[in-house]
Amino acid sequence: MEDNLTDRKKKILKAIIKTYMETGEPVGSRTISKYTDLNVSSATIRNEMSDLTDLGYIIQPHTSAGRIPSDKGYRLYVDELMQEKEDEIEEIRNLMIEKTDKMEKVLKNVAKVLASNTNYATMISVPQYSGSKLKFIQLSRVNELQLVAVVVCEGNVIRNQIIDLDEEMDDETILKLNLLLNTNLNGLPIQDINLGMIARLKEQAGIHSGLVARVLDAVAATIQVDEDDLEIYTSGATNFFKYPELSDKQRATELISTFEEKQQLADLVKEHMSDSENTGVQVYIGDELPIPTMKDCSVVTATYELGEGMHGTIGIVGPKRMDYENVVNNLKTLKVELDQVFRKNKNDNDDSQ
Amino acid sequence: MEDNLTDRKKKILKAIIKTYMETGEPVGSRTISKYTDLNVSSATIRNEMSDLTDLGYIIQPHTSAGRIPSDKGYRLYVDELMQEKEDEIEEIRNLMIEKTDKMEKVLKNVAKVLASNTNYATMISVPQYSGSKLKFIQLSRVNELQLVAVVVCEGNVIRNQIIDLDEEMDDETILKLNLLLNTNLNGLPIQDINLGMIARLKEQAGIHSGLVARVLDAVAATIQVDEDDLEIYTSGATNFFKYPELSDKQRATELISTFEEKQQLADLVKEHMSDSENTGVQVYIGDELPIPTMKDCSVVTATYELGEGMHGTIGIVGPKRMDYENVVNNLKTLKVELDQVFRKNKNDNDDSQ
DNA sequence: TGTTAGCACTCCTTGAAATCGAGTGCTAAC
DNA sequence: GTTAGCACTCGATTTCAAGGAGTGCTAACA
Repeated sequence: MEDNLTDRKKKILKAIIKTYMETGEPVGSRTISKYTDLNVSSATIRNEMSDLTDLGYIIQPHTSAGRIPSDKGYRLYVDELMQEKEDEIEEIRNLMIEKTDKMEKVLKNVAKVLASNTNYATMISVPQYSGSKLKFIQLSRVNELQLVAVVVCEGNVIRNQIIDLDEEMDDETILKLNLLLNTNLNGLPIQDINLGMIARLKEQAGIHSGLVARVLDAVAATIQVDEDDLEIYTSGATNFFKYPELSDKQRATELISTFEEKQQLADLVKEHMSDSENTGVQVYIGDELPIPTMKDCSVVTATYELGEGMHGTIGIVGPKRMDYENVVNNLKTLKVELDQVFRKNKNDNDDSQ
Repeated sequence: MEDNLTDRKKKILKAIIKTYMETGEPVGSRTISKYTDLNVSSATIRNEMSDLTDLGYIIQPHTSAGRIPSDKGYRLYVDELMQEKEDEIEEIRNLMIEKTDKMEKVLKNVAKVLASNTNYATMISVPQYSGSKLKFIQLSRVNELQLVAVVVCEGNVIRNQIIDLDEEMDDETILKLNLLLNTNLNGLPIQDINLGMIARLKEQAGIHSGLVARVLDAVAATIQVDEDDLEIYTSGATNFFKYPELSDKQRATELISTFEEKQQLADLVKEHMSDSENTGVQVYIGDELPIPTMKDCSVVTATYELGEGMHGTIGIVGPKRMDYENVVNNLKTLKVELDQVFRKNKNDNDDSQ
C-alpha cells in the first residue's frame, strides 16, 4: 500500500471517519471545512476528497452525496490515524471486584457490561486449556453398577462422567485401576492421552475382563471431552438495530442469527487464536472477515491469558464505523482486568463444563 | 364467559382466525364468504361479524378494515374450536434417534429443530431435579492443599468443586469425613440438606480444627449449587421477523433482547412449573403473560418429565396468530419423544451444570 | 501553483395531493 | 333471515413538485 498521503489528506480522512462514526451519514465537504482547524474552504476540501476517492480511501454512495470511508480508509485509520486514548472503564473494574464465584457468570457479565458500554454486540469465549496437564484422576463406586470418573486438570477444570457397568466391579480392581491411571497419566498434557496410550494401559491392566477395557475407554472419553467445540457467550445482539446501515430486516436477521447460532463465531475465534501469535488486540474490517454475513461489520478481538496455557477471546462486533479508539481501549483494559481477576481467583471454585 | 354462539358464528370465527393466521392481515367478509362452505353471501357474514365484534371475539383495527381475532377469540379457538391434528414430526424423531451423548446438545438441538419446524422462537429449560436425592458423595485429595468434592444425585447429575486448604489434611481425616458425609447424607433430598444439618455434622465431626468446618461448608455449597436459576436454551429468535406485526424495530428489539437475556424466560418457566400441576400443554395469550414485552405474543408451553422428579419446560413464542394446532401437536409429540430418549439414555453420561 | 468563489447539475428526501381499493354499514327487496 | 346494491370510510400506494445537500467544473485570484 502506498502511504504517501499528505498530512492534510490524512487530517481530512480522519475528520471524515470521525464524523461518519457519529452520524452514520455521508459527510460533505462543507462539514469538514468547518469541523477541522485547517481553515480551508469547502472547495479545497472537495479537491482533496476527490483525490482521496481516487486513491480508494473514501467512497461516494451516489453522485450528489457526501463521502463515506472505505475498508481501506478504515484500515489506515486503525493502523495509523487512531490515537491511544486513556479512558477509565470503571464499571468493568467494579463488576470484577465484586466477588463472582463462577467463571461462567463472570464471562456472561463481561459480555453484558461490554455490550452496554460500547453499544455493540459482544462475544466472549470460554477459555481453552490448550496444553493443560492432567492433575488428578479417580474412579469411585457410586453403587453396584455405577462408577463415577473424576478428572482434574491444571487450572482446576473438572470433568466427570458416570460409567455404567454390566456387572459388578470389586473394590480391589477399582483401587488398582486408580493406581494405574494416576501413575501413568498424571502430569501428561491431555491431548497426549490418545488411544494408543489407552491400549497400552489396557495391556498393563492385564485385561482380566472386557469390563476393565470398557471402563478405561470411558475414562479416556471423559478426558477427551469435546476439545474442539468451544463455548461462547454473547450479549447485545440487538445493538445492531442502533445502526441504520445494519438494521434493515435482511441484515439484522442474518447478524442476529449468527450471534444466536454461535457456531460461526466459534470458528472466527478459533481462526483468530491460531492466526495470531501476538495476543494483542486485532481488528478485522469488512471483507477481511471469514463470515460473509458480516461483510458490513468490523470485529475487534482480544485474547486474554489466564496463565497455565489457558486463554480465551473477547470480541466486539459492530458497524464499520465503530468507535475503534474506544473499543480498542476498552478491550486492552479489560484484558488486564480479566487477567488479574482470574489470577486472583485461580484457585477458587471452577465448574466443569 | 357466555358461550351461546351459534354454530355458524363459531364457524365464521374459526374461519377468520385460520385465515388471519396465514395472512396476518385483517380479513373481510367477502373472503370468509368464499372460504367457508356455508354458502352465504358476504352481507350475511357482515351481519354475523358485526355480532362477533359486539361480543368481543374479533376486533376492527379501523373503520374500513376487516376484522382480526381478539385475545378472547383466540382463547375460544384454543379451548374449543381447534381440532387435534395428527401430523408426523419425523425430523425430531430422527434427531433423537441419532445418538446424542450430551443432554446439553440434545436440548439445543430440540430447540433448533422445533424453531425451524414451526417458524417461531423456541426455548427449552434444562431439567430441574426437584426432590432429587443425594446418591453419593466423596472428598478426594488432589494435592497437598486441594481437595475435590464430588456429589452425585439421582438422575446422575454430578456436581463438584475444588476446595482449597490452608494447611494439609491427612488421609485419615478425609476418610473419616467421607464416612461421615455418606452415612448422614445419602438418600436425603438435596433441598433438605441445610445449614442446620451441616452444623450437626460439624459437631459430630468433633471439629478438631477450623479446617474441617471449612471443608464441610464447602461441601454444603457444592450440594446447594444455585438451585434457583435455571438454564434455558433458545433458538429461532429471529423468527419474529417473519411476522410483520412483531417485526418493527421497537418490538423486535425488545423481543429478541428478552430471548437473549433469558432471565424473564426463566421466570416464566418457573411460574409455569409451579402454576400448573397438570403437566400438559398450556397456552398463554397476550396479556395473560407476565412479560409485558410479550403482550403481542402467544406462548405455548409443555412440561416434559424425565422420571425421578426431573422435569423441564419447552416453550414456543410467536405472534398471537400462531398456528396453535400445529404447535400444540408438535409439543405433544415432542413431550413423548423426549421422555423416551431420556429414559433410554437415563444411565448414560450426564454433565453437571 | 494552490486556493477560492460561484454556479449548474445531480439525486435523494420530504411532504402534499391524488388515486386506489378493500371493506363496512345500511337500506330495500326477496 | 338472506341478499344485492350503494354510498362512505380510511389506510395504502402512487405521483409530483419543491427543497436541499453536495458535487464537479470553471474562472479568478494571490
